[in-house]
Amino acid sequence: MKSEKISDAVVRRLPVYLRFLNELSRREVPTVSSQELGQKLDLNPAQIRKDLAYFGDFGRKGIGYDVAYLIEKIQQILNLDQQINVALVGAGNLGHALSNYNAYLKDNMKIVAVFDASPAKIGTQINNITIQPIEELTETVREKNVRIGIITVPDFEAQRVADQLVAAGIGAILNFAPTILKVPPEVRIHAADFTTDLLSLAYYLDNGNGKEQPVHES
Amino acid sequence: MKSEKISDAVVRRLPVYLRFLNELSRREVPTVSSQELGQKLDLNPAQIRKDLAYFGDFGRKGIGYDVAYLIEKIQQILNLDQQINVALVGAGNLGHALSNYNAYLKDNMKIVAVFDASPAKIGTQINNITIQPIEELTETVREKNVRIGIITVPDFEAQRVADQLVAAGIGAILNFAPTILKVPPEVRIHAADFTTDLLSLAYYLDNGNGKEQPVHES
DNA sequence: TAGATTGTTAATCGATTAACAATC
DNA sequence: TAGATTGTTAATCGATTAACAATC
Repeated sequence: MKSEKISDAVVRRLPVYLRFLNELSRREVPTVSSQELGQKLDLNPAQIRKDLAYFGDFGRKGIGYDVAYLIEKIQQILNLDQQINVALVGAGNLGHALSNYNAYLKDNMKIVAVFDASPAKIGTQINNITIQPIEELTETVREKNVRIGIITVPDFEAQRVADQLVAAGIGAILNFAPTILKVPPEVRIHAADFTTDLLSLAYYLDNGNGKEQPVHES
Repeated sequence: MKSEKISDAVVRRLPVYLRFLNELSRREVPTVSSQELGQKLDLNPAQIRKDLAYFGDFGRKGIGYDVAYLIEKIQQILNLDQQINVALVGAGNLGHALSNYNAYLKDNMKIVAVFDASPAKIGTQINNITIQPIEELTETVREKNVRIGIITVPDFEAQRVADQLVAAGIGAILNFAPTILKVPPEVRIHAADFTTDLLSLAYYLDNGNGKEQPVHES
């Protein structure tokens, strides 16, 4: 184990490794090489070896990585050896959709609370969780040991919700609202706004209109 | 206008600029400096100037950028001076949720077709669009000049759907399924899987369990 | 003119990839 | 032993930031 800084890019690849390793595990594949991983995940094998080596010597020369062992190690690195509790703020369509992914998150994470501002929704259920008013956010976050907040409220409410999550002691936020949130540096934030993704994809479209093509990265 | 390669990182910031510029436009702010932009968007002003300068000299020394003019220019760069048609494949909860964002996309993009495999859904409406069977994908994509596909089907169906979209001549794919899709290099693909985002956020959580903290990027 | 701010170059910083000794 | 594959160093590549002349 090095005590180097681990870059964001490395951390964001770990769940991708984990997902594929879980698939290998289901198929009872015992070991996997960086080359196989690279092929499946469209990554350079050297990069994968380097990523993993930041955290320890998990592989065996000549053999590769033991699938079960590597799963265990990556889960530890990501703090997933304990269940991480998540709160969802905003019980609209998108909130509903995300709450269905609880199964995908397996035992690693769980949405344990859902909040909404609309009186009509309070008290109704969403995947067996009763929707609570946002006024109860602080108390519930503390009571249920919620570590991550997901924001799916309209953009003009997002900053206020973020402030409340931060005040309640949350450690990280996944923000689906199309706006840049200001949070203190100790709170990790990730923008998950799909309209931004969609608009940027338009850049890469060929135009059959005679306009010169943008030059892309190879 | 340079004929340099424009990096992915630059392109992904353009919609963020655009979004904020639109807000300034609504508030009738006539000009904006790279410094103000940087402050609001948490970016380095030099980076913003450099990003924009890849595409032309849009600013005025001593003044800043004309909001209306810059909006027009960024829309041109992103091919958004024409309406881009989008198809949604997968009319589940997530598909439903995304279709509600049509308003956010303004006149730049529009979801014009929705497909699903489930016979029960075929023929029903989702935001005034009739859900069609996946068998009609190729024909409809061509007929309606669909340029971008959004995949919100279960992971095991995602690759098949991607293949069909590619065969139908789509230019870019936004993939919400938690799996790596293989597409030819001329098709642009973006992974929008939120479970990956969520798991990677767990890395940054403090553990009150005595374990040594990971060292973060500053 | 004085102040502000761009566009651009050079410096820095960081991430990816190639190469290979070590070794299973 | 021969073949495979890791962990790691060095080389490369790319992106960000600082600095400043040009100029509105």
